Amino acid sequence: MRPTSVYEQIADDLRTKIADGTLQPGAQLPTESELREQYGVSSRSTVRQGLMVLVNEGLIVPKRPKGYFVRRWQPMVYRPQSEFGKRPPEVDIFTHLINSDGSGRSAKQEIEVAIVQPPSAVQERLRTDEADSVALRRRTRFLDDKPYNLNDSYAPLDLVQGSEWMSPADVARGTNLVLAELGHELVQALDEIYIRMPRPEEVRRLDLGPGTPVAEHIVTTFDPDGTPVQVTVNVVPGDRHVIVYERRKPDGAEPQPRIPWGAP
Amino acid sequence: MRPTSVYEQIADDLRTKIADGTLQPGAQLPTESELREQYGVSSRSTVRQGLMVLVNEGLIVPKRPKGYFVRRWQPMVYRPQSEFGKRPPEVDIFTHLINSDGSGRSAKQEIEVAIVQPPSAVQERLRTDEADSVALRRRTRFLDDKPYNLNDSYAPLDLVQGSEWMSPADVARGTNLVLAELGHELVQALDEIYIRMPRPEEVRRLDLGPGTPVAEHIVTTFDPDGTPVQVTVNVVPGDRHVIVYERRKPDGAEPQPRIPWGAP
DNA sequence: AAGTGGTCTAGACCACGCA
DNA sequence: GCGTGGTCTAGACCACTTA
Repeated sequence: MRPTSVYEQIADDLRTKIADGTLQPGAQLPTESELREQYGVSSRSTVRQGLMVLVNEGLIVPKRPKGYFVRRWQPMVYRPQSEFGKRPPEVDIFTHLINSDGSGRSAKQEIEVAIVQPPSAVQERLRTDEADSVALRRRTRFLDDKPYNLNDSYAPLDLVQGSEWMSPADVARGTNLVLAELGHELVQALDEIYIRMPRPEEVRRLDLGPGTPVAEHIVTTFDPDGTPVQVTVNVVPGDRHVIVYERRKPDGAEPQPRIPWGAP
Repeated sequence: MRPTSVYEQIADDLRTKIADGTLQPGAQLPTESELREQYGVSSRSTVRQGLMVLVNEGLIVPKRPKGYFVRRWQPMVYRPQSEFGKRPPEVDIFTHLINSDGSGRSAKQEIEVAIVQPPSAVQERLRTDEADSVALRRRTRFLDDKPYNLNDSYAPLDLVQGSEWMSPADVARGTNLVLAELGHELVQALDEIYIRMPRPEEVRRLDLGPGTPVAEHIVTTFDPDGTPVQVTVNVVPGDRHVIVYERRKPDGAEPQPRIPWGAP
């Protein structure tokens, strides 16, 4: 018998109801006043404290002035490997990936290009000097006009300057092909995935709800010489993505499965 | 000039100091009373509300009765691909991976074995019937006696019953090899990575601090016939892991890079 | 206009862990 | 014991959105 606090009780009860389906995604929770009565709590703060637990777990979201609602969760597939896959060269890779899944969704991206001092994480991976500026191609991707992910690519300035890589417009055949034409085919990649809570700027740019963690997916790509050519930092919201990889044993069969199931 | 609330100001100021290094990892923050004075706030709750923002972002952690401290973050490399890599058959794969990195850390795991009704996510991936029970091999992995990750493997009951797969002890040559000996070599895998906040049970089992998101890494492995043989659900805390994949273009060179850098 | 949640006040008592 | 944060009370006024 360990006496757990009142606000934890409230949080636990509601969490259970969400987990077992008593409260379905999209359903409205009792209001703060109703919960105060139900649990015989005399102060609003205590009830609020319980609700905040669930808000920070990403399970519910307050919609003023209606009340609290169970959050919906609809992750889309995010495939780092598609970069190296076969694709028609006519369209941008992001647009292609979306349009080819038959869902009829609208995909677009905002592109900015700049010359910047890279963050130290990028500088280390690109193996540039501390003082060196690098080229930045920053993309914010939208699906049905909702932000989908952030995609910042960095490349050595002398390598891409003047090329189409630095054009602030969709590059139909893909920027990787541009790099190949410049003599640096991308043949190898190292993916790192960090799991963390978003920074305020990411919350703003991605319009993230509270309690939504993100994956920071850093791709370092190499040319045949083993020289890092490009570092891409992707920020992908947890509530809208499943990251998917297919693997096979060396000399194994071709991969075949598409994902025929939903979220866990 | 948009007037932002007081608690947000407090959170923003402290967050900035953490980001720019004014407050280093491990450093102590001002106490609630001190912050109340600094910001001319007359109520404790307001200060606490600001601090809670950072707690839920995983940036700080309260240590009663000392105060709040900036959190440390030391992710270790987590490599899903090592499963298919070469390794000496004498030791368990987890132990091997740890011991082979020259860090001299202690690795151990607690193993439980059971026969259970699988969660629906597992049932769908294993393509078993709703009524079917399956075998569960549940491992909790520790590094230097601190929980590292959770690893629940499921397999069809008729396939593994009576085999070493269901032994609640380390299997030196690896359970994948056991499955191969049973006629189901694992040659192909599908990795799915979901990013979310942990469930209370995971917080308990992994001893997670507040504001620590997790990755749920689900591996479905297939035999040469394309039959799913095993589904493994890994829960890996974001504050202790970087997930790493190496990729190369089909017919490209062998991967070579080890990670020579720290977290972003 | 009404009702919701968002912010803040001004206290109270308690639990914990260190000195 | 002392100071820290953890919990809870009993209010107040405000901001927002929809009916």
